[in-house]
Amino acid sequence: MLDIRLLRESPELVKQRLATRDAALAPLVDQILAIDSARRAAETERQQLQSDRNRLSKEIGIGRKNGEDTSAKETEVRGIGTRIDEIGQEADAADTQQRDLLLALPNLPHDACPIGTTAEENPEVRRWGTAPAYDFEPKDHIALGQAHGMLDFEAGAKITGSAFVVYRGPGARLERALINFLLDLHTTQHGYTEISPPLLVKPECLVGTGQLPKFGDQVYHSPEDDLYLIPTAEVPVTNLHREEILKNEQLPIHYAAYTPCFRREAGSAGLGTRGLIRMHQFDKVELVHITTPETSMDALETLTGHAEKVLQLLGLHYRVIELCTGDIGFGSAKTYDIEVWAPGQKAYLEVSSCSTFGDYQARRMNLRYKDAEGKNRIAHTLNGSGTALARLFVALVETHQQADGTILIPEALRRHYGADQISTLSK
RNA sequence: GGAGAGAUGGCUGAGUGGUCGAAAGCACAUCUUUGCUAAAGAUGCGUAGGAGUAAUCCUACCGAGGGUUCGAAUCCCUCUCUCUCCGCCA
Repeated sequence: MLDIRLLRESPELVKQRLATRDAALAPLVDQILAIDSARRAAETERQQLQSDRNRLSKEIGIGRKNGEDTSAKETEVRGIGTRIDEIGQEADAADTQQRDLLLALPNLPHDACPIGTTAEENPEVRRWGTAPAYDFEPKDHIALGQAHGMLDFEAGAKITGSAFVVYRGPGARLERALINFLLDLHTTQHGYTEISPPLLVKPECLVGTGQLPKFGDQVYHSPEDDLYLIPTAEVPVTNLHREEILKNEQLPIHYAAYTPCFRREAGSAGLGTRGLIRMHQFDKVELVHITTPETSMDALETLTGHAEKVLQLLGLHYRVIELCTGDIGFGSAKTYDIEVWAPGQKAYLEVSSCSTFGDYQARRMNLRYKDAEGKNRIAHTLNGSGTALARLFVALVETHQQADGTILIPEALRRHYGADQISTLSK
């Protein structure tokens, strides 16, 4: 959520920055400002009436004690009460309307975010390694999954539906090994505190991180309980400190959480994609930072580096791209995507999206900290996948497949997997 | 799921219809004094919103939301959470 004061003080700046996302957003700023001004007028009147009521009520109390007749004043206050109700409804309605509009407004892209309108304009920042060459035709993960009895898409469709998968045997073991590898890496090498959160959250949490109210159709919902299945661990983990005032010395906070993620992918064009690329449920290890405003931009670089380390240790070629203003997510101020090379797909797959949200999420969830002067300030939040599992699985088995059909387990993962390769014997 | 108890400022805790945003203590900050591993005293110390150039003033908030009343931390209703006991269960 943007600061209403920023809109009041610098409406042109806000409009310009929003227009770098989408030209249609700028008019919303004037709409919000009109409501804000009406809201304040109503609020001022309400407060004046409340002040009158408080004063007269006190006089009635004192008058009664002294045995005076207070009925005239009581009638007057009754009239004031009616007007307070009327003007109060007006003020509350304007307040709700203003909040709804502000919640539907995306974050301002950071100055450091490259200007552009579509994904084609996302600049590549760097590459690590090179795409491996094979002296045989590399199989894709679907074929490899079938050969080793690792992935059962039919079973997933049978018990739940399309875009659900059953991992079995070495596949299930590899998935579990990757989860442990990722958590161990981030907690022991990068200093993160491990979190295992609930997978169902209240609507307020999704409002806090920005999925609600705009993207409710992308999240699984249990109406009887008004609870939502999390689309990412970002939601419960960032909301851990919702409506709190953290102490200065508590920052920065670094959390790493493994959770399954659930996404309806309503209207998604890619849902027809074969294999593990786009699923309704997938595993992910998420990294969350809560920082001061002064350190959040540096933290984004650090966070991205932590996610990259995963791919380096697993010997997977990747590239880092920087999302342009027209392509960054709703709440993001600046985002790096990490895309890993998948030889069987002959394509780069997004396995991590690392973003700083500035104070956008923190203001939505009223997450503050006390600075060195003892002043309450809105914190900054960041998160990035460290990394998504299903696509990492794809890149891993496709990259490390051998001519004889076996799959080499990278050195760094062997301790967790318990073997140095997946062969047909490992079924 | 059933029964009971509770929810007040950073913490403890008083307050059952009228200057209560809220006593007192602790903690914290600044200052003063005596002095030495501390003690005493003074002052200050919640959040949000609104008006004003500003000093400052006003409003709201005692778990949340409604209601009664001229007036609610206080009375009534609903909900949430915590604790205890019972049931059920991994």
